[in-house]
Amino acid sequence: MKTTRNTAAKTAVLEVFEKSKTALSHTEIHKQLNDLCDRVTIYRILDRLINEDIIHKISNLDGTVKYAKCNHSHQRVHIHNHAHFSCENCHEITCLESVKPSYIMPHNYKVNEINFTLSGLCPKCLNSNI
Amino acid sequence: MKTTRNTAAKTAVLEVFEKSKTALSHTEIHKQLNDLCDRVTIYRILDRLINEDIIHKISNLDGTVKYAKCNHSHQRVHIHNHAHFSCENCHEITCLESVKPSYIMPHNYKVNEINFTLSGLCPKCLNSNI
DNA sequence: TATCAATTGCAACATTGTTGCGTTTAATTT
DNA sequence: AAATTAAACGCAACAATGTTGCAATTGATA
Repeated sequence: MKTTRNTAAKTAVLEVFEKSKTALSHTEIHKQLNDLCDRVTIYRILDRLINEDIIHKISNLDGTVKYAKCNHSHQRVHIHNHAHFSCENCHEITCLESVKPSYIMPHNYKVNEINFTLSGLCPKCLNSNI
Repeated sequence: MKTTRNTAAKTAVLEVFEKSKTALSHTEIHKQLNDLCDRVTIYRILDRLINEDIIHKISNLDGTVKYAKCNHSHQRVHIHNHAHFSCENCHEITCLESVKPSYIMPHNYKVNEINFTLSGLCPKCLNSNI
């Protein structure tokens, strides 16, 4: 079995996630780390963190990809079936842990995973009367 | 006002969509057209078709982007808030026009658009006992 | 402290999408 | 039917994002 190590770069990436309330793109993480490590290293760290179920990947409507810390607090088994909100004004992505869509599927489909992304205006931008 | 023209390339792209029951990527379209036109031209045709509300763009969980013909049959006003199904085995994307999720949002969010993608096994692959 | 596989940096490459610009062409007018 | 003209095109170049191979480095363990 492969063991995983705590390196300076991995710790730094995790700290960036801790400090951020919203999901982050690879580029945003790279900028915040300020050349502490190579671009490629960040991709590999993100891959590892996903495998370790510490972060999850979010693909947005506009094709951009972001990553966010997982919230394990309320579940024994970790499921990523929560919703994400993408603000059209400030482009921040937030996890809506409490929003779970209900839906009825046609027969003969086996659903393993769902992705539910809503876009519009977040509370911050809505209050600014944009 | 900008007028739009019916060119050979645009007609060919539309025929590819007509023939396909599933959503298509730029690359898949390019291959089917067999060098009838340039790669860039296809991007520009897709942009136009989206503006004309003839096709819509689908961003998948894995970060890939596909396009599919819009189904206007049941609606006066065209809304893209239907679900998409992404098969983990054959990687086909199909529109689930009848699936509309219901959900409850926290206050102070203004939702303009939703994207609901389910992944798992499609009927074809489910029956093949994968 | 020595060991060794996990991790890293670097270079190179692949894919996807965009932009500028000169040329071609569809649709309209003459 | 020919002239007009803006839309559409091809080509080249570029940008962003992500991947791979390999030699060098380093964290965890003995």
